[in-house]
Amino acid sequence: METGLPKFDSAFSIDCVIFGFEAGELKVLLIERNEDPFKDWWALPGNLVENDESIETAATRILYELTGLRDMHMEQFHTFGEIHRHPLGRVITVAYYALIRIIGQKEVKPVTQYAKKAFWHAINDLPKLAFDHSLIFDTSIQKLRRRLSYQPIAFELLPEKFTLTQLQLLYEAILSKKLDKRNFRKKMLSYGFLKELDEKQKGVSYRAAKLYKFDRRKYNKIFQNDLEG
Amino acid sequence: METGLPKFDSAFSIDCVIFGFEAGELKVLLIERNEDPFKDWWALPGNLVENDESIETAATRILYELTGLRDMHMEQFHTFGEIHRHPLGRVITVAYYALIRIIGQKEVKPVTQYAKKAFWHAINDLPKLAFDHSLIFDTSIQKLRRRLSYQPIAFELLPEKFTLTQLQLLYEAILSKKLDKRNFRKKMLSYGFLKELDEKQKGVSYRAAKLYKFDRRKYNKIFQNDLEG
DNA sequence: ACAAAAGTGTTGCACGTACACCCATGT
DNA sequence: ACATGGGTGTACGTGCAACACTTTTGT
Repeated sequence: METGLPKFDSAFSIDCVIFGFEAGELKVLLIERNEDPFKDWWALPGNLVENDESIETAATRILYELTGLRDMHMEQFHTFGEIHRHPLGRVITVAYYALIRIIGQKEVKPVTQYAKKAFWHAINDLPKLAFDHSLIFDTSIQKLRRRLSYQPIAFELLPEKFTLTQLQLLYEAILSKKLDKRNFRKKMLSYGFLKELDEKQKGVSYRAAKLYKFDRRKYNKIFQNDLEG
Repeated sequence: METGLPKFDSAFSIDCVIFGFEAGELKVLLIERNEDPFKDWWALPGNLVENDESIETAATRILYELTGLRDMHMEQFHTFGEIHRHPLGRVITVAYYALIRIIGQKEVKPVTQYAKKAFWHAINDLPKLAFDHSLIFDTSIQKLRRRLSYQPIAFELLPEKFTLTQLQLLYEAILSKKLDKRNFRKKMLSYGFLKELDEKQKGVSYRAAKLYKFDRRKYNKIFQNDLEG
């Protein structure tokens, strides 16, 4: 392809912050790198963008290569372009976050060589990550918190059927603060997009809780004006 | 510079949505292009990123080249990476917005060749712009509106001393809806970061309004917890 | 005197917040 | 029976929305 444009001597990548929720904890998917630089370090999954794919497509592809999942809610949140953020040369990276259901997906295996393995790590005691990935992660969690306050993104992290307590624990994990049980329930139910099921939790040694599911149709009906920003 | 990284066959640019406020209208700075593609079309000011500058630096430089202004509030808001967004080849662009005081700056002259001229255009009847710049602009205005609701960015667009009516007109222009005068004043004053001056408007043929200024010190004191997201 | 915009309060409603006890179930 | 989390209501304060008239000033 002859472009007529000046060549830009750099590479261009996508990094993904993939959130999951398990055992009452918010987790993020990390890989162990198999290549220099930062060989053996932990890092966010990411990869270079190909010439024949848009950045959205690249983000989707990279997520797929690492998790086998498609059609996730992915959201671009920031582009990092410091000159020396990559020790080998200029690499500008667009960061995305995604929310996925860990349930039934606990074994996450990279299909690419650049990672030895992929694994979930609780967000509360993350080690230092390769490159500027700690900064990228910190930025992502701030965006996630802000978005949680005006978009029903939490449901992407839960199993399809969930209890209100599970939902509350998830909110608490994301916001890292305790919420009041009665107020939380009142508010969630008042939105009108939770569908109460004729079903209860199973296998617990105490009173079983009702299960709910998120009703996207109702949500869209209620908030049809509330466009993306 | 030998990077050891695969070469990415593309260019990388910054586009700026520069907002100003004049005569009760919100305006955006456009250029008339002097080069193909889209020669003679109107476009957002933008330019390629150099290899030895970060994207923040590039954004600041490009704004300077077009307006002579420095130290503006610039905010990255989205990266556009569709394959065919540039007809001559792959160009990924990071979009920023900036807010500036038009007052005393009405003559904006590009110092680069790629634009014939730069000029302010009211946002309400924008023509079709080059590339995907109409999309970039639409995205920027949505981000601007959202940000206005939790950050005091409006003051960047006004002269240092302003009346409450001017402030209200600006909010109305950004949100494109009418606001109630009494409620607006009550709310603004209740924040406590507006400093009332011992000075009044001059040169008007009606009752002169009090002048105020934005007190950033007070703002920081009041909202020290409200960190950037 | 008139035109034009400045300036000013109250009320009702919706929403967030604080707060404690009984209930159902499994062991 | 007991341990464990499930489930529920009220009262208060804050903030937002609706609403119209008098005051000041320049011409």
